[in-house]
Amino acid sequence: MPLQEKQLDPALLDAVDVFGGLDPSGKDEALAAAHWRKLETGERAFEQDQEADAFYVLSAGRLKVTQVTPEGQEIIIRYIGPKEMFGCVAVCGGLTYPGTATAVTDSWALGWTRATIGALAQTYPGIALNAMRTMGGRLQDTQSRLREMQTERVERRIAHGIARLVAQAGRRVEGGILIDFPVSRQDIAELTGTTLHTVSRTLSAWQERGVVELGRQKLTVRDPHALVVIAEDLPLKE
Amino acid sequence: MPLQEKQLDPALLDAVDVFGGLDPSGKDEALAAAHWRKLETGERAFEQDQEADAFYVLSAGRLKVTQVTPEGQEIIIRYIGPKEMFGCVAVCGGLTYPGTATAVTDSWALGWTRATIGALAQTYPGIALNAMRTMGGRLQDTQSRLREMQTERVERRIAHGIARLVAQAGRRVEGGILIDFPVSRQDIAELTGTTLHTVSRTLSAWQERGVVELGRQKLTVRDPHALVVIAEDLPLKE
DNA sequence: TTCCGTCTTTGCGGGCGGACAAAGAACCGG
DNA sequence: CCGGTTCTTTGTCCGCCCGCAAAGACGGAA
Repeated sequence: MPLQEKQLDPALLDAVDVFGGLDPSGKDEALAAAHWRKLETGERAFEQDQEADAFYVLSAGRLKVTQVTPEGQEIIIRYIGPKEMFGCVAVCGGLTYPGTATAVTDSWALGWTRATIGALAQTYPGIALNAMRTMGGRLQDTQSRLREMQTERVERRIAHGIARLVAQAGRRVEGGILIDFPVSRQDIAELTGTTLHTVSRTLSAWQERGVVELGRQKLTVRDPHALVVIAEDLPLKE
Repeated sequence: MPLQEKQLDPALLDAVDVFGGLDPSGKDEALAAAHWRKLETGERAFEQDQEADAFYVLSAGRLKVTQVTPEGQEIIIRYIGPKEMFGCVAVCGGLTYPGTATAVTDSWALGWTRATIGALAQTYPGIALNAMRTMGGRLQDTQSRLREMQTERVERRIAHGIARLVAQAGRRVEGGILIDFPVSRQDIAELTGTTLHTVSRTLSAWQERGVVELGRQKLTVRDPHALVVIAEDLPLKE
């Protein structure tokens, strides 16, 4: 729906800052061309193999981008937080979305159709430049995960995966850092390439050692240093 | 070295076509700004963590891009063939190369410094657009491999990896398709996330069944259909 | 040819982690 | 408060694949 029709917290519009060096009039132009989308928890912004007709910037909330294999197994490609782009494929030549974007908390996003964002990018080259930077960062990120998958054992992969969640969505609480959205054992399994059973066992062992504190769809890291030790080093003895 | 100083097969300069919609004068300008690099087999165009000061398009030959883990284990990120870009990170904001590019056959590449390619991209927006397309394709490609690593068994991963090599560098020969550059069992292992022992065993079994024919650093696919069946379907019987 | 280094094959044992199963715990709706 | 659903824990078993080891094959150099 057009932006004008909604009463919005102006702060949500700051998400457009993600485009980088836009002057105030450029921002206004970009916002005028945008549409607004609210996504209830569980709702999907778009689905895998659907025509890539829009590009988004998340204003608030949290999404997960997933892919399903032909056999029906699901994996999590990445989580998207506020001021992050998603549906980038719509601006870089892809015809269909390679994955599905699902809200894991109630979320709000700014959207542009493929044609609109294309026209904007013509006028403001900074947009394309910025999108390219983002894509470059994600490519490197994905390559790192690929390297982890190829070379590391399950426990280290889980540690890396959780460290990444902490960096992206960690919130300081008393006595630790809480992952700031609901995340199940199954989610962590799909993020690290294992099964929820193995994740559960591994995390239980960590809880035993005081590294984490567990809850239903909740995870608090009590000892971030220990997590790093598991992820990076794996010293077999003390 | 400047292009003028070398006697070159003009066909090699066609690699600049990879930039997409450049008019003839644009091509000339791009070529005038380029420098030329020959890479002997085993020579490196750049190394991991080195400052990303140049961007390249391969004219002829073949490179592999690898990463090493802190523990010293090596993995192959991708192979680069003629008319493919590499060192893209130099045009999209990265400070250092995320991997090492090594020639696996004698190769020739056109190179541009970061500043030069930046200036060119200013003048010819098609260059940035095209680079973005390439990055998008690679991101999806890497995500596919990640999905394979998370969900598939070793045999299927090897089949997928070899199918990818066939698509990228397969050459029709009598009775099959040959991978057109030297590739060892160790290489395939680093590409598919397993060990050279397991690769050797798997390929031997396939050879037994007539799917492939093996040689020293050489691989011919005799029955591409069977390879696809292994990669996609995995019917337990027959 | 012979030597030598690199690449490849093959055997064997053990362990990580996946598959299956079932019970327990937390949340939600009525 | 209660039943149903979803999420989580925990146990047991077993198979895939890695690690180790050693021999075999191939190609290049002298």
